[in-house]
Amino acid sequence: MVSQSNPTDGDKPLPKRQREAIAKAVADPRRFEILRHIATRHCAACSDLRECFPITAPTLSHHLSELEGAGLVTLTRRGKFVDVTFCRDIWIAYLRELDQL
Amino acid sequence: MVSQSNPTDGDKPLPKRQREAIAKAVADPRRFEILRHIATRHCAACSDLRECFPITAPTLSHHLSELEGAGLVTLTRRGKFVDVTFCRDIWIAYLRELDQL
DNA sequence: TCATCACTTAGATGCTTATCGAAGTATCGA
DNA sequence: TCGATACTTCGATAAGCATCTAAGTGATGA
Repeated sequence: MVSQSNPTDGDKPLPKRQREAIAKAVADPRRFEILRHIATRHCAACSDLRECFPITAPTLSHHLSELEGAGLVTLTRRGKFVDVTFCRDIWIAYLRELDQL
Repeated sequence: MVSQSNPTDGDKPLPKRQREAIAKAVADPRRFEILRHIATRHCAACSDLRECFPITAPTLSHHLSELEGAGLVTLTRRGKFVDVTFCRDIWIAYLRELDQL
C-alpha cells in the first residue's frame, strides 16, 4: 500500500511513486470502469462488482489490489465479504497534481 | 490521431477512446515527464527534448507519436526539425472527465 | 551534387501485465 | 462438523509495450 487516505494531509502533494501508481492503475480501461463503479456507490462489495462486470474472481481480486496499492480504494473484510471504499481525497490530490502540469 | 484541439468544442466531453488513449499515454512515467517538459515551454523541438532526456531518437519519436495519437500534442515540421506543442484544452477536457468520477 | 543532420520506420528483444483455471483460506449456516 | 460461499494465491499463457540498433527519408548547406 502506497499511502492511506488521511484528512490531515489533504493538501500535501502525492509522492511521485503514488502518482505513478495511480496513473498506471487508471490506464487500464476495465479497471477504470471498476473504479468508477466503486466511486458512484459509496461502498461496494466484490460480489456486487462480480455481478456488474463479466470478470472472473481472480481478475477482480487482482484489479482491486492494484487500486488498493495505488491508494485509490480501501478493502475491508466484513465476514466472508470484502467492502471496497473509494478514497476520494487521494483522487482529488491526484487531480490537483495533474492540474499543475 | 484521435482528436484535434479546437476552440469551439472546449466544453464537449472527450470520446471514450481518447480518454483511454490519454490515460495510457500518461501512465508511462518517462512519457509523463516528457509531456510535462513540453507543457512548461510553449513549444519544444525534438532536439531540445533529446538534450533533456537520456533517450534515443527512435524512443523519443515513439513517445511523441503516442502523445500525438492521444491528442495531447501536435507535431509540426519546420524544415528538418519538428516542433512539439502542448494541447492544453485537451488536457483540461481530460481533467474535467476525471473530475466527474 | 553530396555529405550531414533531424527525425522516422522496421524489426528484434526483454519486461510487464491482464487474464484464466486450479487450488488454497476463511467464514457462515445448518 | 461439514458443505457452501466469498475471496485470494499460484502458476501459466498470451498480449502489449518500452527500448534499442540498423536502415530509410527528407531537408539543409557547402
